Amino acid sequence: MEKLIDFFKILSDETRLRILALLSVEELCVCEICGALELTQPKVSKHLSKMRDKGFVITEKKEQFVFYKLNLKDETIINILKDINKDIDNFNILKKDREKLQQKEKYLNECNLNLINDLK
Amino acid sequence: MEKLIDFFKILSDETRLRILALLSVEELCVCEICGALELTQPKVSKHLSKMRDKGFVITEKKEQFVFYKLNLKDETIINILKDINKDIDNFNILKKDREKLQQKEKYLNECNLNLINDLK
DNA sequence: TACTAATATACGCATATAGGTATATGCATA
DNA sequence: TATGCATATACCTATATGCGTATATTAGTA
Repeated sequence: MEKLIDFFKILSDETRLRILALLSVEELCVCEICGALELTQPKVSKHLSKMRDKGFVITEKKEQFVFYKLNLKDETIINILKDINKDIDNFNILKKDREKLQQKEKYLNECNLNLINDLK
Repeated sequence: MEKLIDFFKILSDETRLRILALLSVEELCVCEICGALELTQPKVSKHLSKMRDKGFVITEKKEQFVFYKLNLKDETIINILKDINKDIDNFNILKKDREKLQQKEKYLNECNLNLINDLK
């Protein structure tokens, strides 16, 4: 049950919940996530690290980018994430994040702290 | 989405998860929960208070007892709790708690700190 | 070798959280 | 009025968590 509780801890932070909702769509690199969520790189990176430490995401380096993708095995956990995604229309932030994700090419190669600061 | 995140915070503590799993079966008073979980009364009471503050449970006084019952309205939240209960066989602690609940009459009228200490 | 880009980490701070023990509260009843 | 029961709360301590800022790391390239 420890794994399940760890998952709830992960979900109980808005930033991580938003990240997991995005990764439910497709695997993404750090700068794409920063761009879509309009959050600073260290913030996103730290949350991703935490999720990787707990085993809920895994990474794969492609060219100069580190791609993160979901790594969920437990059936209960998979179903919980499905529940959230199923009702995504009820969660405006998640819905907007997903829309912004459509411009992800824009964020790629533009991931630097100055850009993020400009966005604020 | 704040409500959903609050729910995950509630679920990310083992004691509260156990309590919610029991309340999924039926409404219960504090001493029945203490007895089934073998936890001290202040500990259980504090977690119940927190869940009531957040609106996930409501109380009803019957005779000398305060009964707690679930108060879930959000569809996503209801489904998440269903997911957990559906796979309860995978979570030994929750399963055992539920079995102990069958002796709940035993705990009623015996709820005092001495009993709980004996159980330890 | 210097530079840049992408990502990770360290540090300091403020706040939140859980637990134990003791005590308070409210109510029923002897 | 005094007592007992069920429950709630206060106080203290230890630990965890999130954030911002600065810096480290790693790899590619001029």
